[in-house]
Amino acid sequence: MPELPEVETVRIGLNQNTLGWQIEGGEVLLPRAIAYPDHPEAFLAAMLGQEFTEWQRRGKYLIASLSKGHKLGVHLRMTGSLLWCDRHEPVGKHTRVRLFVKEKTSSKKQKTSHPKELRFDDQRTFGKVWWVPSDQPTESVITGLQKLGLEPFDPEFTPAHLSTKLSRSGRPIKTVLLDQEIVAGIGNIYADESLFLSKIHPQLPANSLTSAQVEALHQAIIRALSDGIAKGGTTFSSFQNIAGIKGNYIDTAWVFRRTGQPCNICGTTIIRIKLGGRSTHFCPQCQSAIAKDGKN
DNA sequence: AACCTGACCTGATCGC
DNA sequence: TGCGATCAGGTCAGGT
Repeated sequence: MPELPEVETVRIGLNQNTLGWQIEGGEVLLPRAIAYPDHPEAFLAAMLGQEFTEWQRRGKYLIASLSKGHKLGVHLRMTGSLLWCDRHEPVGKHTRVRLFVKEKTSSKKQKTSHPKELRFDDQRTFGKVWWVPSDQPTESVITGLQKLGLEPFDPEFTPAHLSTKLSRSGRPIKTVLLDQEIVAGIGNIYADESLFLSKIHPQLPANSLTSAQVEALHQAIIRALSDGIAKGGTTFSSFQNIAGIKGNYIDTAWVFRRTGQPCNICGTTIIRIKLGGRSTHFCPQCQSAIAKDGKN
């Protein structure tokens, strides 16, 4: 799930469901899923009585504002998911952390809602959860935030900015796009998709792109990520449901995981290579290795 | 600084 | 069918 569009989809779902709910307990089934504090008991004790105020996203990180300036951070890594479910839903094999919540009845309304739960499932156990005390800077606890590049939807993320970043590296452009210090939030799906949309060969050295190519890539990144968000990412579409329902970006992917299938533009067979240890999918015809100048 | 590799994990699928 | 190899949407530490 977890590239920017998926995390953004999750964030929207969390904001639609969890605000005004208060944590009244929890359970940590996998202690190392809690990145801070060291002991799960300390984590649960800190969470007790906290209410969700707002969920924000930075790159692929989710950050919830809680009561009194405290925060909760979550990174889904490869296989993590956050589920808003009924508390009596049986835990799965991959359930790692559970936060029991009750609706805070601000007025005199009756409590009709069933007890709910914010559940962190994660098959491969790479995902992390942080408690961020109000007296500590968020990035000193969630250290991965420190070196994140600009958000792709930040007005400061311009072709000129991207060009500066790319000029400092001779690595393949695909590999550089996965570097969170360049642009925050791009992962393997949207790196491949952005390169297809901008007709750039994934192996081109980042610092060899022409200004026209950088401009095309800048636009393609924004478009690919926007399209992903519009489709609800690739795994989630809703938090109303108990289980994560599949988003459908993958059905409209241009190249990602389409090895052996015809390019939707030219019909050439999509190929897969390995770059920086990651699968890379592209159209050898549309994404020619020769840097051509001009408009896209 | 830039870049590379391996490590962290579980489970599904590939290839002979 | 069996079984080792590979693959999976991501970082992070440690080395050159």
